[in-house]
Amino acid sequence: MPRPSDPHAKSRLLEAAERVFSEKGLDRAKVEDITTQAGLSKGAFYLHFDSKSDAFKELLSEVLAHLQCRIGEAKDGNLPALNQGFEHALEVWLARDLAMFEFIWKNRALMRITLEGGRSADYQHLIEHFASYAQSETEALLRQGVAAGIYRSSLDVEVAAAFIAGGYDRFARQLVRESKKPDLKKRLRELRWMVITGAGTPELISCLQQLPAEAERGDSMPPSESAAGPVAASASAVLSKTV
Amino acid sequence: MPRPSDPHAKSRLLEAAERVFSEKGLDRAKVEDITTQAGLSKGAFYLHFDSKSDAFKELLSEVLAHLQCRIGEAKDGNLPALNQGFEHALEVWLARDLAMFEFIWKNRALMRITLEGGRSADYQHLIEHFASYAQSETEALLRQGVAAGIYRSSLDVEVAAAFIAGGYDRFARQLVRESKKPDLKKRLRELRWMVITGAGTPELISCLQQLPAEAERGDSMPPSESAAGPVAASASAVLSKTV
DNA sequence: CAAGTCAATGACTCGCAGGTCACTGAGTTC
DNA sequence: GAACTCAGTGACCTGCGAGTCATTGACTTG
Repeated sequence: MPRPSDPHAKSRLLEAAERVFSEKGLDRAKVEDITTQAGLSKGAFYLHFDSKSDAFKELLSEVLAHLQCRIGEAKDGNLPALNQGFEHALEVWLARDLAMFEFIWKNRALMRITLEGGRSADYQHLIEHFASYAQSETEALLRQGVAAGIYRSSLDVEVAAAFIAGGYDRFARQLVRESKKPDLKKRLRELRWMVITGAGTPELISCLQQLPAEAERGDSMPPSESAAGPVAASASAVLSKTV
Repeated sequence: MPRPSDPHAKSRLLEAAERVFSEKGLDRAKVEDITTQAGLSKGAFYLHFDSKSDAFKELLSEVLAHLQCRIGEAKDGNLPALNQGFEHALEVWLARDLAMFEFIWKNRALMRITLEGGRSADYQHLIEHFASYAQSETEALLRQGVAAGIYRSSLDVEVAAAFIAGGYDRFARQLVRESKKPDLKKRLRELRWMVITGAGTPELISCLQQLPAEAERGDSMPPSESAAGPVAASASAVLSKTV
């Protein structure tokens, strides 16, 4: 005897909420804007959410949980990847970055609100918490690299982590404001190259500079670099022994 | 015959506004909170400001103008400083960073709202605009350094600038949330060292590693670094000729 | 088809906070 | 000390928008 509810009602509301929140922020978004865009009434909204900020929380926590997961995976998957050779680890690194930033691009409206702390007072801590999580995971990654002899032992790991996390953070903040999709792979390869040249040992860097620039695969060199001969595997040889 | 106004009224209101805005953000701050804290009435507030957001704008634009000024100076003063030798330029660099971050620390409450875009929808563009300004100025600085032979010519200046601006940005965002003042000079020296090792030519780096770690002056080396002999002036010699 | 359920509606309530303005009285001038 | 000015006051007005709830009617079940 029950009347079945529209199974799409809640998701339509969430989609509309995403649009409205990303335009106006939590405080200035009106529940009626959301319901109008979703083609539903105010009452329907309160059938699915306790309050305006409840819907907001649902949106944010979804995204942040996903990202946090990815970053954790990156660290935990790093050592195993290193054991299969440095070249392999490089590719895994790029693939993970790519997956993460593809996700950010796909959810850029939401990510933008997230990065801007919901443009509201109550949610800044979420993004700050996430940022410091990212930074500490980066730190762990760097320590692994130092231990493996990939990064200079003179590196101030803490500062470098803040720096690198900051670089990725800046990229993300730019990305969510972009209107057409940039070449993520290219940008991320450049970022990775910055990290390597900034933190890598001289031997690592000179080895990598010998690698052929197979731009279309996932290699470390920025395409602008003029590559010398194909000394290829030497880099991973140099490094895999140190692990 | 006129009754003279309390000359401190407006500044008391601005101070109170700073406190209230930094706690609640623009949208959630109440005018009455501000006036209560300032020990004045609501009416007095509207004697000095057209609206709540008017007061907010006055606070933000003050800070941003100041910062923008400093960054501009940094770029414009760089070439002259380089002409007096690299060592000198290094000190000027640190001094400027220090002045900037001292300012940020002193105005951390306000800076925090600023960095968080006022926790309101209308002012995000201000901070984004500022960030991209900082990035482009960094890019210009890097180009000067590359031209002077200090930074590697293979450097992707645009990406590096985003990275470095991101690093400073991250530091600023952490600083404004700190409750007791960290050793700014130390942190900034570390940041500078990151930039140098990340972007500098190998010759530059090895030269600098020879410099004695006169930690108390303004030198480039992170204190942890164990310094070799006092080859001091060689670095600036190497570089001053290239300028 | 009658009875019953419950998703959905939207007019309504209500508290809140931005902004106003008639009034007060401190200080000034002559 | 009378007249005057204007910074400052705070009760009040007002619009807005979050959240409610009596009502509707689509759909199920027997």
